[in-house]
Amino acid sequence: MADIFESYHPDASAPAYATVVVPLKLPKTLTYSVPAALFESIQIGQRVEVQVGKSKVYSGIVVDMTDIMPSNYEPRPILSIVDDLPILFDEQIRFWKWLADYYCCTLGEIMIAALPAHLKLAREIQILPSPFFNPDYPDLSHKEYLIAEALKNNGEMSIEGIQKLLNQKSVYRLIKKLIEKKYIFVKERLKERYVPKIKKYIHLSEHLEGNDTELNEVFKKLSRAPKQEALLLAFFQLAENSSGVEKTELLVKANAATSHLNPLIKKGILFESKKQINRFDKEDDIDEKEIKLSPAQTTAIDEIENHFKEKSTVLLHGVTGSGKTNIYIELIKKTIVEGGKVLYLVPEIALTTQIIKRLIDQLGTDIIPYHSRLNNNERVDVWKKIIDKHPVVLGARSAVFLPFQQLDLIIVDEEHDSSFKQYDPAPRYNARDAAMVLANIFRAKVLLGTATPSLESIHNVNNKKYGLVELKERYGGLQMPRIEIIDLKKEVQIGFTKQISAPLIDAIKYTLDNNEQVILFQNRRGYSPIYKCTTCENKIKCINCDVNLTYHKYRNILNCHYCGYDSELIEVCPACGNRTMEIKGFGTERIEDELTESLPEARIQRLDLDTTRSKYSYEKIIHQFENKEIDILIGTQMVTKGLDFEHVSLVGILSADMLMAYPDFRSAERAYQLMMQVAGRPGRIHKQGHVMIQTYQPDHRIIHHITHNSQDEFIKEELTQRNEWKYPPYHRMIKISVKHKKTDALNDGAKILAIELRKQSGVYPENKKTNQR
DNA sequence: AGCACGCCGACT
DNA sequence: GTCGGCGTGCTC
Repeated sequence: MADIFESYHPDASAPAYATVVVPLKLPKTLTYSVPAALFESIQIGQRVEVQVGKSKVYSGIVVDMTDIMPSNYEPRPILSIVDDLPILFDEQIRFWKWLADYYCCTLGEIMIAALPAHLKLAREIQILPSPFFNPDYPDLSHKEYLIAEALKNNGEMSIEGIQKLLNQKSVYRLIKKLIEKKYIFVKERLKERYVPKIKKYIHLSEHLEGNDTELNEVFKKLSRAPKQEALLLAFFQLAENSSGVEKTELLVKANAATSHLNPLIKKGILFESKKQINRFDKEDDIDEKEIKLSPAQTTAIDEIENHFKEKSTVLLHGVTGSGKTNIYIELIKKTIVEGGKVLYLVPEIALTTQIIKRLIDQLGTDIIPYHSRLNNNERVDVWKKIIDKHPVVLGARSAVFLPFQQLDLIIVDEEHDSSFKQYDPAPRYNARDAAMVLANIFRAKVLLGTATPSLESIHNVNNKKYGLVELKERYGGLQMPRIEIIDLKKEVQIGFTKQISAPLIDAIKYTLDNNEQVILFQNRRGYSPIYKCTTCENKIKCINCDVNLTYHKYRNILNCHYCGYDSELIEVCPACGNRTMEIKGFGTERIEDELTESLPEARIQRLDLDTTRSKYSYEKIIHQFENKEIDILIGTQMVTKGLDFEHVSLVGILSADMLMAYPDFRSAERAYQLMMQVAGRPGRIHKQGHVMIQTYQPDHRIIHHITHNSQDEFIKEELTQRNEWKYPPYHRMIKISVKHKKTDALNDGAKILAIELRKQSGVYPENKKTNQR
């Protein structure tokens, strides 16, 4: 990095300019001049403090340097350099540029997504006394006087300081008044929000070190303070070397409080030191677990390594329960033994503490986790760990942004999973695809693992871009589950009116009688997804989204699952005025109700977004289910993600039709993947599991392929259709959203855009796709 | 994201 | 006649 920089400065007196990215959605980067004082130290990848616009100061990132002065404006100077060392490297900047280009967004938007919030410094207002300010002014209120006095003493103050001074939260009005009176003015300053974790250590005073006679004196004096004496004794028991004893550990050991420790410090017997630590420094012991690889797994590893000799990407297609994780662990071990670095990507939901702990034990090395549940300080600590070249990261999609300097292997588990794709805020990236680009930048190898490969990956295997390794048998000789289809048309003929058919209820009862567990899958949360008027068929929709509102019985509200909007229950139809509103359709909440009615003794729990809102609730439910404190788990997609439950022998898919009828070109692929993933849950330990699928379309081709275990044929069929319809992976799609407040202007604009696009792109006009939002 | 510039309704 | 509403455009 230093060398590259030198080349920009053959002569230290030459003007230097830096291209800086700021966390704003700007169409282009901004160029600032580098003050002579910063010439020596400024580096690409560093954070710098810059002014943007009239009064805003941001921390931006230097992404480029040049000697060429901009011709049409006078650049502003960089105010300061925030960190001594870069927080990201050339590879990340190349990666950012690729993402911005490919996903049609700005570098600023990438920066917003990539950096932990605490590396994007907050702006803090500083209050300064104005030159005209005289605290003796007679027209000051009491509070104003307090502020004036404090300013006289401190020179400047933060808002927080003033809040503390007055012991009240609302100080803005006061400040505004003082500004109006021209007694004070405000200045912006960047504030570091990252709080490093500090550990306190207790040491023995130097003059007592090895001085037994004086120590005896000390103990004698302490005989009347038994708590303090016990504390000092505990200290000597814990202190094996001179590096000190951790304060909390000492207090726990001596069963004492800080109030007992402080006198010892005051007397000069002990002293305290502080050390900044990383929240992810290894503390727990690793209970290393040996993994026994099956012959099939050993062969698969050989095959993967062989492919890697000529191909950079390998697709590992292994049936559920074939033990893909063992293969990943073996490959990670091999990589880090040689000093390699590994990025292991998994869908967000799979990152529970239990899974991370299990992986650490199996790998025998510490793994750093990176996911959305970390708080901002923890994220910065991970960032620092990676800058310090920690060998293994286990992360959700945003982990691709970490500041790697070297990468040798990237593993993408559940490669097909749609949660690798970010939809809403830009950048709308797919972490699996982005990982490929990242691997290319680092010349790393990529292993994509899945039981149900995405059509994109299969396509890349077919055209020889990826190597393919298959695992067709389950680990430990497990049998594939028995799949049974329940024809709901027939059930209706014999009087079925509910959501759970008689055969399924019987199977559940049988399973519970055998002291085994059940998972029911219904891909919709809430009580019922439609709330409509029976007189005029009017459905209640979200005021923002044009999406049907879902009725939530527990909260007794209507909720939009798209934007989160809540509405009170409407009893009179807003369209026709009749009191004939009615719920229609089934979500997990309603299934739970129905099941409680049929099986009152069963312990039932829901696992969906609504029951897992709080921080550890997901892990809690999973834990209870593992401990057999729950008999039946009703869940949405959440139950499909790589959870292994020993005692689950029955899985019910309540409505295959709901999955298959989704209006999206990928719906068949998704439905197939989802059902296969759910079907892979049971029968993990002793015997063959049982999967029951309820559907009104037992002859549907997806159902056919699932029951006949004909994944290859299904993929072939899907690919043929995709090709015919000019869909991915054969063609690429871009979604263009047109927005306007006025419907007419929106329609007109969209029409003009469509005509222009057809003209210029030559995309055939009969394939009309409109997206309005 | 902010903030300034700029053009149309309810007030002194 | 002005204060202020938020629509539009710019930020080195």
